[in-house]
Amino acid sequence: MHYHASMHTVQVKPQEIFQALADPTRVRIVRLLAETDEEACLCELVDSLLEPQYKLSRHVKVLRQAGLLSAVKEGRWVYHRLVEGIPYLDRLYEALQVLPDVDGGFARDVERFRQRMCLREDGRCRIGIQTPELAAGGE
Amino acid sequence: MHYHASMHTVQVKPQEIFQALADPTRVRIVRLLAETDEEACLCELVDSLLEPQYKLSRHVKVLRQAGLLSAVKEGRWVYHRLVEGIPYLDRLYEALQVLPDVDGGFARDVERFRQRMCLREDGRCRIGIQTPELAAGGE
DNA sequence: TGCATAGATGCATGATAATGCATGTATGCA
DNA sequence: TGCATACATGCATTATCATGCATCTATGCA
Repeated sequence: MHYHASMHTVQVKPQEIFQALADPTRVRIVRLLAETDEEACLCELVDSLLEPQYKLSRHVKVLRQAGLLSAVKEGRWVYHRLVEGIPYLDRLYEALQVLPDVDGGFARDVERFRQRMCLREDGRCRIGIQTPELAAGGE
Repeated sequence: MHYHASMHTVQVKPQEIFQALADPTRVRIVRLLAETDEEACLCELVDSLLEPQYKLSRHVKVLRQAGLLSAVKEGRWVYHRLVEGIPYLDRLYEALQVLPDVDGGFARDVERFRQRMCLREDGRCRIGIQTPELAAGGE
């Protein structure tokens, strides 16, 4: 498994970008990172989106393969951030940023994310999933 | 069946926009209309994209339901165009316009479309599908 | 009034993809 | 060196969706 952002220079079919955004959970991930312009490890995403660890792990992988996310491993943690500087991707992020939040669900994602980021030490995540029933193996 | 663009004011979940673009054929349709800033009837799309009539009819319907296209019936013809003026949609079109054309397939779509538009009379389509094997019922 | 034509759609089928469960891998720490 | 933990993934199941065929509707014209 590669985690180097530089390996994303491989040609990705533009079509795959839209297929990657076809899933609601994946849109939530990208939207969250586009809104906050932050990088996040998986456990932070789990506590923010309130989805099981294995589920987000898979979705993050799809986004990575579609060229939307880059991942950097740092000890036991893997930090994910948006790939920026590619014209059509940057336009996509802009579109996501002006997307209406019909039911306020996205606002809640962002709020939980900000709370979760407060638990960092020296700007790094030092804890795991804080919502036990979402960790691997269930409760 | 409604064909009035004004009926698209119904709330469309943002998620549906990306689901609508998850299909390659639908991306070709939207991209073509974004590139040329034209409206097109179904038979013009058939001759441009070289896909069966029933297939494009269905895909156009999905795009309409997702709020990306509006349709106006004019006699036997139905003209489709992009819904514009909605911030996140306009950003999406911009993203589509800077999308790389990896295999030149999109350039061929555009070329066929331009050729086909030359067959209009007084700016209106007066002929049907010019590629017989793509019409309903096959050949 | 009947025919030709632009476009829409019901149905069956095959392909793709999301999910849950369980388990595997890798890293840090005692 | 062994254990706890952050993350990844194989497998089976289910759900979603695209396609092709045939047919249906609606409109204009002779």
